[in-house]
Amino acid sequence: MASLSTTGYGTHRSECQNFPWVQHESFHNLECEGQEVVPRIHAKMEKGFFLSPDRSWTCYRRNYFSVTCSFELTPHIGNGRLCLNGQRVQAMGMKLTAAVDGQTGKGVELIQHTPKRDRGPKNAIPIIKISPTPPNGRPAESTLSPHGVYHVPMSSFHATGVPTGPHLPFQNARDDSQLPMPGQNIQHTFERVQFKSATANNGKRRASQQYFHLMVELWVDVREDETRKPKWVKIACAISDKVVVRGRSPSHYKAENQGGGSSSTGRGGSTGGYGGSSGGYGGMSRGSFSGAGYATGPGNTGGFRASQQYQSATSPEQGYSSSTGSSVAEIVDVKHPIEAEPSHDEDSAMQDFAGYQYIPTTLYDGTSVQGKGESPNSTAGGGQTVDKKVSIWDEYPEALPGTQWSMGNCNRFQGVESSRGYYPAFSTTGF
DNA sequence: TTCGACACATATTG
DNA sequence: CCAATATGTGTCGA
Repeated sequence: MASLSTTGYGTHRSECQNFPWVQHESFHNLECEGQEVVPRIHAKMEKGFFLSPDRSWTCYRRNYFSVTCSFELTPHIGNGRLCLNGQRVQAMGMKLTAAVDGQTGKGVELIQHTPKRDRGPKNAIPIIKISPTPPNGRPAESTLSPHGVYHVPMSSFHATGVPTGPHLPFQNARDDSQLPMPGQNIQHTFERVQFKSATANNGKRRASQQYFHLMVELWVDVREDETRKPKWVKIACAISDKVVVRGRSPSHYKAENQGGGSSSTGRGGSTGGYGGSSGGYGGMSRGSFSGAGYATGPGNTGGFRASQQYQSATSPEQGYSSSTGSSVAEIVDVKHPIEAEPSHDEDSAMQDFAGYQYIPTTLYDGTSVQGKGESPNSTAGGGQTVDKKVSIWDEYPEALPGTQWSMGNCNRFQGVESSRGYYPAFSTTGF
């Protein structure tokens, strides 16, 4: 009876981190001493997104989401000079952007808030200088293999100690009023990001649902040596799966799906958690065995009340504690993505049934199903969208044909996608 | 109907 | 335990 539907603000990282980044496109290849160098982008959704009942990645326009990104060059460049069409690469950086799905490919504005939120300025996302991930570095992600196996990288190099990498003259220059980030960053987390607007027709109408796509772009600065101003050129970008950006209160949506109107707290109410879905990878971790609620760990057994505590008694977990400041690329995060988290997230229960039907009563039962609610044709929305791949469930989306749409910036070849994450593989998708 | 801004509530952190 | 900060979300008004 909706007794304690807990607040569980969804957004557990475990969920978002499975956010699929299908598609990696390169516009230009770099070269070093005549040798071709292919960049590979890594991106990881840190928080903010969740999988809606119909298996569409969703987020609320009003909530923050974070994306960590990094990139590596293949082959790795020791200390050589990189060139882009003959122009010397002075620095490299990344930026997060978004575009509307569809043939139009209109750009969508993303904004970043300061922890002050309204009181502070809302800025567009700038290009943040980031250095390529060294061979033994730790990319933003690539820790989780498609099978849930967890690679333990030898994270033993000095984060700040400039690792071997290409020689980028202006990589440390603060031209763009960039954050005073000292030293080089191997990755950066764009935090407190929000979509400036929501997708049209958020499932509230029969009209087709509009989708957005997040894009992590890799840019290189090819300015003239004397120039003070950087001249950025986008050379590649990683595109995410389509996403729905809801613009209204979570509770508004929740009510429809679970009817669990649990006004736990007097006002804010934060109705049930929308953190459904345990996340891809076959949820081999928590859901598997009991799902219901007792996961290993916290004494919270059975108690869903756990709101959103991350407990994580399992491992050092995500070491990054962003918090203040824009937490400029915390290169030191030693996270153990392993899902061992005791997170008995409310997910196991609700998410599943959510994917299928809602069991007004004991939602705890549905858990056993945990794992996948295939039925590919999930009619994710209006269907007008050009693609209909929805099987991101059991498998890993890495090999998905990828969505199809042509966006203004990145377009064309989209299939290019073979190995996307896991650094040991340098297969650059032929580009 | 959607979006911005304000206000209030809860979570987290120190 | 409390205060300050950070973030989620209800709501109203444009």
